[in-house]
Amino acid sequence: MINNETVSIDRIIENLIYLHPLLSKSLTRSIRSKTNLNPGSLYILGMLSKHEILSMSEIGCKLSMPKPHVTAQVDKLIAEEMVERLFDPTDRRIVNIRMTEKGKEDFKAIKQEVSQDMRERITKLDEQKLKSLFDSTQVVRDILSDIMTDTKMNLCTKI
Amino acid sequence: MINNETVSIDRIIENLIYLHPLLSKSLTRSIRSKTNLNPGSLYILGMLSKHEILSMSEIGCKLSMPKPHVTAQVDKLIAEEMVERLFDPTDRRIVNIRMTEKGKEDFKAIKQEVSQDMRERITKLDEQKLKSLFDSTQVVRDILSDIMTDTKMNLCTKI
DNA sequence: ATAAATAGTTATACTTTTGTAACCAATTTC
DNA sequence: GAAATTGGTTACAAAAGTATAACTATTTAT
Repeated sequence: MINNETVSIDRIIENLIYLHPLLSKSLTRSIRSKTNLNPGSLYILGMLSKHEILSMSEIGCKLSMPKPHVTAQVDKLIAEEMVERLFDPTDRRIVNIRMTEKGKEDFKAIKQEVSQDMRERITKLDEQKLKSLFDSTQVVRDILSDIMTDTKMNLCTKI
Repeated sequence: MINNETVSIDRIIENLIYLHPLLSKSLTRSIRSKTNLNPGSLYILGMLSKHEILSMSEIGCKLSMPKPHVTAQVDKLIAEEMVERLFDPTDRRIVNIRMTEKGKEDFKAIKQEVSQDMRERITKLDEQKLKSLFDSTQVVRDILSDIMTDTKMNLCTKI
């Protein structure tokens, strides 16, 4: 029971640790070669395309980015007109960030570009494996997205 | 049919892109704070714990690391006595790398340390989600590990 | 036997990310 | 209303990763 669960957790972590460089390999690398954006700013776009509007602090928290780095990355995205600052009327310290229409379009194209190599590899999978990968990535994403996000307040304030 | 598959692939890629910073967040960060090794050298240990013995080139290929970077990381690991160089008798240019016993022990402990935070979060999952995450990470790992390994360009022949 | 290719190292310049500290402006607390 | 806190920016140093070229030594090919 407990032993059994512990083994499962170890294996899950083992798998995730192994997975990480595989994703870095395929994604981070082509981000660099195919776009003029940093990986970091693309992660921000990824978060924004899920959460619509996030404050600077929330971005830093969700992505574990130091605040100064968030500022720098967002500045870049604003220079590219991909996101915009929205000043919060209820608390004028807060700077909310939202993607522009241009940003959404560009991001879509960039994702296409960046994942070109991976797409080709995935395309070669047979139907059963494709389905399997589809379901599994969805599960991993959902569960991890859920448990790794510190929306439970306090944990996100420190950074 | 084709349309349907394309949608699936898009979604898979969407999921993987979203997943990547989540893993970075939980893993890379605590690697830095809890060990005196670079993330890069831990990825090498991860590969070595799966493949037993790899040449310098194979390491670089599997992790998409530039060869000079591999040299630097392996030097660090050797300084920590976690891996050792094995000179290939059949081709004296090749330098094979293998974990030492100390390396295996240390790596195990480091993984435990590094995944502490994630472990606590996963532990809170109910049994069904735990099982689901277990299965899914395994599938994603296996399939990605399979298709992301380069056999096309230069080397990376061993799997 | 010479030329070409391969495996790995060294050196160097560069980009990206991380980490601190100081700072301003706005808000909250008391 | 003074003091403390918070959200964000600026500035700067350091770590980590990337990219290239040049080099040694070994091996392979012609």
